[in-house]
Amino acid sequence: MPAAYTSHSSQTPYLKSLTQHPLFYHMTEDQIRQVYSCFSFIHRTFAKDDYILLEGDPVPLVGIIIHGTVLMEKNDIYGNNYFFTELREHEIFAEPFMDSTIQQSSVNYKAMTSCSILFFHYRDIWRHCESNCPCHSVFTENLMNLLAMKSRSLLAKIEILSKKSLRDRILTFFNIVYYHNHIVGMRKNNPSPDLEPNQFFIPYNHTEMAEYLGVNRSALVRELKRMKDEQIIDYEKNVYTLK
Amino acid sequence: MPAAYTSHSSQTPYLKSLTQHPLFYHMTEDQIRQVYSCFSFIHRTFAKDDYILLEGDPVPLVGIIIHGTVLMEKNDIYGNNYFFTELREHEIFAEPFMDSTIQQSSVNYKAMTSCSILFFHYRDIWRHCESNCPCHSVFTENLMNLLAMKSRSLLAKIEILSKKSLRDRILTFFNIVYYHNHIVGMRKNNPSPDLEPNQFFIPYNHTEMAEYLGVNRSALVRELKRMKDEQIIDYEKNVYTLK
DNA sequence: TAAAAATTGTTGCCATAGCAACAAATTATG
DNA sequence: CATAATTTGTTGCTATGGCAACAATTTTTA
Repeated sequence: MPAAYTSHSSQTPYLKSLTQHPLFYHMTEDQIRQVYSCFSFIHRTFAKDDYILLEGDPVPLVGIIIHGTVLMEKNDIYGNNYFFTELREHEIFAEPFMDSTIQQSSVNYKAMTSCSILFFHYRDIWRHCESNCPCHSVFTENLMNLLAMKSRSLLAKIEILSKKSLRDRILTFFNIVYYHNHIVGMRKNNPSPDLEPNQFFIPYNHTEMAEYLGVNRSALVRELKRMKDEQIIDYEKNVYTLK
Repeated sequence: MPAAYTSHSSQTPYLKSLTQHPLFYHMTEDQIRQVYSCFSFIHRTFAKDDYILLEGDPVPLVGIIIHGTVLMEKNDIYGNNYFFTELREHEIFAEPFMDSTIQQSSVNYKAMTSCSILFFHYRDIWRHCESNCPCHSVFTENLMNLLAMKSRSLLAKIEILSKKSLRDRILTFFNIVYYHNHIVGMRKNNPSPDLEPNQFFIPYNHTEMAEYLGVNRSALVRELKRMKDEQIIDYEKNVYTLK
């Protein structure tokens, strides 16, 4: 880990915004401060296109995205760059390597936008803190929830990529986003604003969407248009309508 | 959860085989017995083709495969059955739903072979056991390692499915299996027997492999033959050779 | 050990979707 | 606001790989 990864354990930067982060649900600012001291959190910011972690790097740390978007990619043997997936605000990353028997990352993590990342040593999860703080277990529970969330998002991606036809991929993707927007949004008392019940918002442009779906961009546009012509869907900007 | 899911907390069936399971690494039989009492483990067996968990079922439990193979699948809106992935011995499953805010499974889990599964309530992870047993944290650490492992295997699948050409999928798959057989195998002091360094064993037949790679079986066979003709690979039964 | 079942090998057909190339439109930037 | 940069829309070409159908082989089972 580069020397630049200096610890900020005594400070609590971005404390306000952290209270909103799922890793710190059910915790007061005081408790977050306390957990900060148990875990020697490392807070770092990255500029767009910085590499956060490279393939082959040892990974003693888990990262949590406080702000920004991280790209997960891999270079194959021929030097081609393979896009894996994007990681967005609140997501955990580098968690596949959170295993004592695995020593290094098999992928690159790269800042797609400027990013603010919170790291901590996963070893600390198992270290009983001296203060035996009660919030430790709340924190660990939140962490597990983040892992479960991550597992679901990987699963969603697999579901999409398993579809053979482009149209099926698109529809599967739409259903997942639709579900996420409505069901999860409702549950959190946070319905998407200004949208009809059959509409949903997609935070990607066509180029990004093609990349996420693992298909050719122009083929995607062609198929979307076809589906619009067939009156299966409609869309304008980032708002899509299922009919 | 069906009434048939009765608890065996006082018994410890399959205790011997459990000591070999990654969930119980670094634990003596006595300690495993103790953890059994903290976690109210539920041990069940399933016949081939039994459904273990259905889409929409509430999921208060996490499953660990002690023996057998579990299929993860999903029915889409048109009633088609979509193969997701296989889960093999030692793997954890239903972990995407190990989240207090998510109440139900989005997939089916089905026994591909006869299976022996260990369930426990993930809520118990956070419950401090009365005996405050020291092995609780060892267990939780093992559990996290299992989750990390699962995350890696989902990632591997995504890497494969992200490849556009059939040949790339095959080669990516081979590289992953190769790495797993050799590097991981070596690390565990368990090199595959009777194999040259450039050989590896694939635990799938062509039909299963096609399913795993998400491609058409005959197209897979055709491409494998092509690669054999081009002397890129060779194979006989389940042993493949990279040249 | 014979019959049934499953898997493998093979091939022709052809739809899908990748790719390239470019114009139009939109968005960013000095 | 003008120019550059990015994203979108569009289209022709064509390789890839899905699908179906069937024979050959292997494995299972009775």
